[in-house]
Amino acid sequence: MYRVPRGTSDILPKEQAYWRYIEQEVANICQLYGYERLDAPAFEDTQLFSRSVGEGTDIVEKQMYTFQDRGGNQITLRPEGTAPICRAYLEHGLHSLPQPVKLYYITSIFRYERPQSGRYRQHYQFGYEAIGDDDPALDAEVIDTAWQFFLALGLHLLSLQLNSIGCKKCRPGYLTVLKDYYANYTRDLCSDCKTRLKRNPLRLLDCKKPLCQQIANSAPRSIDYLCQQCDTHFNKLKRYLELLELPFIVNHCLVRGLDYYTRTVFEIQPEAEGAQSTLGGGGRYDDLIEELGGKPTPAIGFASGIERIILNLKRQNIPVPALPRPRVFIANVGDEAKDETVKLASTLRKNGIGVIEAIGSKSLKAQLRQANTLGVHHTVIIGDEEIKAGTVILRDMTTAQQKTILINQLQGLLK
RNA sequence: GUGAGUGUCGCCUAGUGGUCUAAGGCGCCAGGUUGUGGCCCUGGAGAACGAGGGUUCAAAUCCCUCCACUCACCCCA
Repeated sequence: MYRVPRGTSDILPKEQAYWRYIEQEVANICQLYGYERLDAPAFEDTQLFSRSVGEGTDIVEKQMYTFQDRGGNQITLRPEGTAPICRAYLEHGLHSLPQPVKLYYITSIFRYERPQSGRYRQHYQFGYEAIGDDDPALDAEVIDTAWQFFLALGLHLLSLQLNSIGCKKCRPGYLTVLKDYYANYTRDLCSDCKTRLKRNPLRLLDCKKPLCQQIANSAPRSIDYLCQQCDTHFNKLKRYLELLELPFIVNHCLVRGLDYYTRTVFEIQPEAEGAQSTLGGGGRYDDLIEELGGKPTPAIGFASGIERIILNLKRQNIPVPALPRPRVFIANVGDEAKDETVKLASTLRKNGIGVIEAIGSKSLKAQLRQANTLGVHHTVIIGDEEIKAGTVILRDMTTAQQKTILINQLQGLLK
């Protein structure tokens, strides 16, 4: 038997209410903050990602679905959402619009990794990007957007972690200090951290091992090594966040996994501890557009995993609205009644009334059983007697009351 | 890539060497009304017990290999 490929899943009808709910809240929050949707293709030139995400990152090094198409092009299934948006911004000259340009997406993401709870090879992300200004008020607004989005979904007990990792001017200096500090502890570090020290020192800060955490906690903090502009930017951002009454926590161990981040980075996590708990995160990427061939263009964005949102909605027992379904079932007995059913169902639907008609040749009992399982409000019953009289039986499924009515009265009674 | 756990009808589960060509619940189908649901009763369909090999007179039950799934690490949403 065929199965879904590892790390992918079918989203069955009973799950769809969650997806519709989230899509609706996404559209709503984006409208409130002035973001417009941009759908990029599922695959891009491999280089778009390897250049932007960073050659040394896990994503580029071992998680991308890359292949050569029949024309010999190197293609990669999108492993993240920001680079395609930036590509589109450049390709379509969106810099000629008033800045910042605000775009959002909700789309599938592909990463080859070992699946586990809240992590898949194909998953869905909602994200948005505000491109074209480095005003810290924009950072604050972007963070506020994310926060209000989760509140609107009904999630509670969230924490907002914030940090600034500086820019290309001040970060190298900080990294030197950080490495010098860690040089004294190489013996105490876990094996992962020993490799991090060489390859990606920033990541040393968020190791979960208790001993490494102790070391990280007293490590030099990036915010103490910011250049003048970055420092001012961060201070203004904090003030705006206070004005917005967002309960942010400055976490100097917060770093993000993609190379393009500069200055502001933030994450929103459920307070309950858990693996892969991060609901969403983002930050500034002031150099990315330029690296992709555009003019220097500061930008900031955020992305969130839909599956993780659903996981948390379920953990927090947050009800989502049920999807609308037909509320009328038509049952019939006999060939003439069957003909009438086919016509009647069509007529009702043309008038906007959702209908499920009895299909197959089941007993009336079986038809009603089906109507019951479907949870319809009314069942219309048609038999020989009703055909002769030009009537139908209208049965209220909650009260079990039924009455015979003229067929042309039906539509009025169902509305 | 590493580590741990699990693998019996669509779903959940019983069974830990012979009474298992596998039991129960949910769901599904049908009957109990000759044109009528939900409760109840009865019946039915549906699994050679992840795959292969081995031990044994005898294996769903023990051993080995593989596969899949789950969880965790790495990393990330």
